[in-house]
Amino acid sequence: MDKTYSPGEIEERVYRQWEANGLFAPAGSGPPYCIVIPPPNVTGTLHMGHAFQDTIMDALTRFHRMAGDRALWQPGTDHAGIATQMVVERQLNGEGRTRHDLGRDAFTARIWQWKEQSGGTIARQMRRLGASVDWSRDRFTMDPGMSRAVQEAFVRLHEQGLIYRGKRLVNWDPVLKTALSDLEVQSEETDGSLWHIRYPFADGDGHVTVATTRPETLLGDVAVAFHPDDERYRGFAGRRLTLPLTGREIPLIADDFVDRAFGSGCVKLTPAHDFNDYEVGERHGLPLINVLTADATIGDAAPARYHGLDRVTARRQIVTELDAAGLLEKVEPHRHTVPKGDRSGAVLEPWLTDQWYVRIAPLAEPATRAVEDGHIRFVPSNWDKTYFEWMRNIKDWCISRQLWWGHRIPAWYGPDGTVYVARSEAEARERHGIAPGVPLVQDEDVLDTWFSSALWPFSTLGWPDRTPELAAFYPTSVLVTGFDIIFFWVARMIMMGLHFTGEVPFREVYVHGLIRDHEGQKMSKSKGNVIDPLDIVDGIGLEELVAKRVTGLMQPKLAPAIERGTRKQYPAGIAAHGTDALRFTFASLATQSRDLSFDLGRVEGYRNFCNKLWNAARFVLMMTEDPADPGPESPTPYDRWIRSRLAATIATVREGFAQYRFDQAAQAAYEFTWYEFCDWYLEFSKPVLQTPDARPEEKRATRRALLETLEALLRLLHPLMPFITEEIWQMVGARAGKSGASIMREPYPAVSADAAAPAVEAEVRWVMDFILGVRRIRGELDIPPSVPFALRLQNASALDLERLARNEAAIRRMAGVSGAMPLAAGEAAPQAAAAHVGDLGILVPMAGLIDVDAELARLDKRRVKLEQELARARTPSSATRASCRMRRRRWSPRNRSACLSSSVNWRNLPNNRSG
RNA sequence: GGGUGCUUAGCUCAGCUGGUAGAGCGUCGCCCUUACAAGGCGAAUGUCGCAGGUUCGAGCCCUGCAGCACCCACCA
Repeated sequence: MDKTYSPGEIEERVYRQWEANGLFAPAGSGPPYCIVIPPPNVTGTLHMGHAFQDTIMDALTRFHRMAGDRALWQPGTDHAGIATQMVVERQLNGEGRTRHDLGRDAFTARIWQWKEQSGGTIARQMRRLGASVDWSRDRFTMDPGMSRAVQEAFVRLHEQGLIYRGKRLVNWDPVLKTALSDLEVQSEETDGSLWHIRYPFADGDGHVTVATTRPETLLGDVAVAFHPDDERYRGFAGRRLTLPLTGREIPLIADDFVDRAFGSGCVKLTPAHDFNDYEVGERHGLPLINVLTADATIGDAAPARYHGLDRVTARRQIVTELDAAGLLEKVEPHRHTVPKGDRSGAVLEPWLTDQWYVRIAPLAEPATRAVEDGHIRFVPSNWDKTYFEWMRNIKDWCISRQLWWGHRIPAWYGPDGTVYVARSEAEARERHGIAPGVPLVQDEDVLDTWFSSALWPFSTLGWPDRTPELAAFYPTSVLVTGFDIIFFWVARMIMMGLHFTGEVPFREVYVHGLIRDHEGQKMSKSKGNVIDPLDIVDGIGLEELVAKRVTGLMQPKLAPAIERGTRKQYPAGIAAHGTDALRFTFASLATQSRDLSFDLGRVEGYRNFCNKLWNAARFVLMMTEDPADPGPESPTPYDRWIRSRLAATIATVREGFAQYRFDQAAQAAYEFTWYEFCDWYLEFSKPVLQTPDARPEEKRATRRALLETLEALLRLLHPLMPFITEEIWQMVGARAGKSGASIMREPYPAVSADAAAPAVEAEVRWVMDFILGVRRIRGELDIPPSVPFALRLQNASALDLERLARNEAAIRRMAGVSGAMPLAAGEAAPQAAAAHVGDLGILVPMAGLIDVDAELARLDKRRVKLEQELARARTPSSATRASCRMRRRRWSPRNRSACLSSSVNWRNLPNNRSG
């Protein structure tokens, strides 16, 4: 084995071997276990959140595969309608063209081409991360099979009356020129104004004043409303107003939705451009006057002089005109929320259009019940509250989008405008008896991306066909996802899954937190704090990192700040840490918290952990033989101890996996590996294996324990650190008596009933405390490890002496002790430093070991120095920042005594310490 | 307005059904002791947001307060 662990070479080679040997496909006859991947955008790249999520899914899959389950991790990618279309449109814009220059067919062809070109990136990244997905089952949401599922679902829902077409207000994105669902609307707090406008009575004197944030919609006003109980306006009911600037007459009506306390207590009603007004309008039978066009300019329904003006210009002009006419009472600053498109960032318009909707209530009801009844369990459980909250208030889902990239809606229109929904034009004709000569035109719109995503758990397994995979793996075992898409995706999968299969799509939903940067900030391109997970794995130079962060920025002016920040934070770029270290970091980050701060320092720590494991393996290989010496074996207490500790660790790690507490699993495995196996057991093994006088049967037993513990540890760690464990296992497995070809298919470690050995643990604990006590004295007295010394023992019980005798070799070697003699009865304790294990006093006599006078002088010197520091601390102006920090810690009133007195238990030293 | 979280060591976070506060990174000594300096040995560090309460005992349970974060929502 190489002296240093170098992940890069190992990882790529090992993955190739796994894949070549077909180890990712479900195998065996165990119970099925299945995770479907949340499909990333096919043309995108994986970010830290994906890498984190993939680590968890892979760990679960590997864990269950090793536990004997027939494990399938189903991979795939999403066509990501709007996002992908926008990317390609931007490319076209760069060439000075628009999608309309190409036309629909050429444009979608171009997106397909882009998909082919960039679609491999994610697969490459996933391979580098060690994802054990079954690549043979890879799916894309626009594959023929997936498209068929989408069509089938649409047609069936339509037949069942659960999909309908309707003309109503939708959230309209005037930049993308498409409808959006409620979920795609981002409310943003904005500083705006509240304009108070006078609406004169049509029949003579007087006016009412309305307050609005959107004066330009005045052109579409059809009424003004006040609260029926409002004394100020009660007498005005039924009177008519003259709508300013247009001369149109509109009624003054009463409706209790009006908030009397807001503004003047009067509201202008624009049913065609406001959701609220729309509802009031329906109640009162008011007309709809649509004054906006698709790109949010003023249209034909308004007076001609406003035609073609965009929203902002129109607003300015109207306010000016109102003011000139003396109708503008006042303008107040007003903070309010403005709806924006989550992709385009454009201010959305409620706009009247024909769209397709899913009638959601009948679907939501069983979906809510499935969680209430525990058929689906959220982990952590409190997410079900969020789910219920949303499900209770859910509204019909607008699924049509005026885009070109996506699943075309399977509906055809006859010449008279009649709609025929069918799986194909041929089916539409056949079912409705439409003659071949009659032209049918397919609906131009495509479906919301999330429509196909909602079918993902069963469409990937072959639905609507009854495939063996669907039978075996559906319902899937667990969905691993972030809380940000509970509504977008989780809830919709539950609704569709239950509706189309009669079963839940997954039994558990593990909701993980979101990866943020080391300061807890959301990672985003514009903040310049994104890290490509593979840059942590393989490393990246500073210049390349800077270039990566500043190119393709939406706001190029941020580049200098991002560059500065990057250079400051990573002056030497990012070192290569390897996949296993990154994965282990993700696992240890997987707490129940919803924000997970990612700190590169932690990856470093876990890379060191990999190195530690690597070197422990080297040691084990150096200390053991292949084939093993076949003689009789007699286990030492340490052999039995490490087996007992391993058993306890296995239990904790398994528990961690079962509870989705990967942080606990990782920590338990880490602590066992480093603090028990390496720090103690390997050291205990040395006196047994490296001294000629140890018994051969003990050597054999220790070699076996060394190999078996390491081998089991590798299996224990494998789901979290697949590469290094496989690499080492290939060298250790056979020697430990394993014949399998890969650790991937070895059984996950189980707790053997006879491993726990409390009595042995107690004795080894005693030995460890003894050694620790001596080491502490050594450290306090600054006695170098190379200088051995003899101990005297105080209050030694018979058990202490037995234990000492049994463990003498270990104590001699690990504490650097040359001997330990109990004090005789009545013998006075010598001048010594002492430590305690229970009642036993461990004395390190000073005589001959240290020059007492010299030691006192040394301590005195230290005291003087500390006192000087203390004095200086009282005049902080002269202090540097660093020493200030040091002093604060050292010399806070709490710590002062601790700093002055040693933690060593001083005995029999002259009282007069200052000498 | 409604909802959900969070506040523990310098930093990032664990702490399960209440029982003497933990990890990683960082800090301070001493060591290149043949598995590992990406290391070893040792050390320091917390009025567990604030105020009450329940309890023999509270970081954990209850009440109130403060600060922070996120989600949802049609007050023009």
